[in-house]
Amino acid sequence: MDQLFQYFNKFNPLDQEAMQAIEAISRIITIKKNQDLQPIGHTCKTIYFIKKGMARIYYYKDGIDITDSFAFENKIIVRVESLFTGKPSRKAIQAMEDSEIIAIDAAKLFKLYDRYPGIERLFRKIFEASHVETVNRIEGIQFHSAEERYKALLSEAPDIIKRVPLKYIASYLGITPVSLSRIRGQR
Amino acid sequence: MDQLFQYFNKFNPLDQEAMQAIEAISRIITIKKNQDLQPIGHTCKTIYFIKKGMARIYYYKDGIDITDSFAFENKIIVRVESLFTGKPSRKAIQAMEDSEIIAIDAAKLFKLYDRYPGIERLFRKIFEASHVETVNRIEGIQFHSAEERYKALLSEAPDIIKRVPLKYIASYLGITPVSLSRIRGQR
DNA sequence: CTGATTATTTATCTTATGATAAGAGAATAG
DNA sequence: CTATTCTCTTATCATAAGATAAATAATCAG
Repeated sequence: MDQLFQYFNKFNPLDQEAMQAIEAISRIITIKKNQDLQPIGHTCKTIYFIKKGMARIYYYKDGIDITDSFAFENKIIVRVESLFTGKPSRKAIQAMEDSEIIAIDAAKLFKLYDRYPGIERLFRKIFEASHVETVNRIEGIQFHSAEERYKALLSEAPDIIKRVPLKYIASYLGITPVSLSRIRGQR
Repeated sequence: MDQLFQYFNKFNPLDQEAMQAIEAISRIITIKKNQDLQPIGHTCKTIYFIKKGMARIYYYKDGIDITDSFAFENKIIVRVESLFTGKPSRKAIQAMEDSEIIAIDAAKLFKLYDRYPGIERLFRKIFEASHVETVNRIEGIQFHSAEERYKALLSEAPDIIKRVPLKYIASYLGITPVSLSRIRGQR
């Protein structure tokens, strides 16, 4: 749990009582590579923190597996469009390596917001940061070529190609695996 | 101000005192068509609510004017990536019609969060909703053709073509004005 | 109202990426 | 270890969108 609270400290430090309250609604999950943490069609009721390993959010478009996003160690992974709307998500969360994940019960967390304003503030800030990332990503997708996006990804997360099959990177970049291979090849 | 509080009610109703506190840090701006509400390079310190008229967020990429987003009546418009990071924004906000806009001082607003948890909660929910929109937009950009995106925009905001020059819609859709014209022409 | 500016369309040519297919290379189960 | 399956690359052809230029159409300032 320490690892989680260290992550929290970067956004909004909590007092002992608040930390205990969060600990009480969390549990540690171990999950094998390629298993779904949350299936498609499920309403998001959990906030996940990756202690060890990695995961991705994916969905199917016209029968094709599309990676929406990746999350590595010490990151939160959540299907925002379901968590904040209460609607079922068309996306799933899948472990991409054997992983240890802290699962925080979202309904219980939201209830804590009334008693612990520091917790509400913490998660507000966490999601604000992720909101900013999302806004910036739009610019990247819309106005950079696939090649530029691939190179940008490499410099942001150089180890990603060692840990993630290229086909998942391709759909994350919005291109086919064939195109990604072509981009990688020309050199 | 009524119009603003009605908008707030859809997210988290405020008590009288909280409403007055917000009113005290807000002012109404009237602005002419094509004027900048906020220039490029400025750090976002204001949250705008469009009472009447409309606005867009834009920036320059390689010297070309790119529209990031539009906002119509009864919507908030904000450069999230600057407001939440405190960094200067490469984007500007421009009125696209003669407009009346409520400007809420962000620094003062954030100070109100401590005394009025309802206000913190209100804005948390407002930005959560905008976060969800942003996440969904990524999917639209990445996995739909320009033609599909144009048609989707038309059905979401049918009057947009009457109010917004096509060149702005084109860059919002991530294509050139020439391409948009071609898409519109084929029919 | 009129000329000047700005926005939109149309045409031509180029290019990046998609679709498909086939083969090479890795990973995995038994 | 071997066979099967999965992943990646390479090649070919098709297509959507970019770049550029030029012609209309619409808007705006005086």
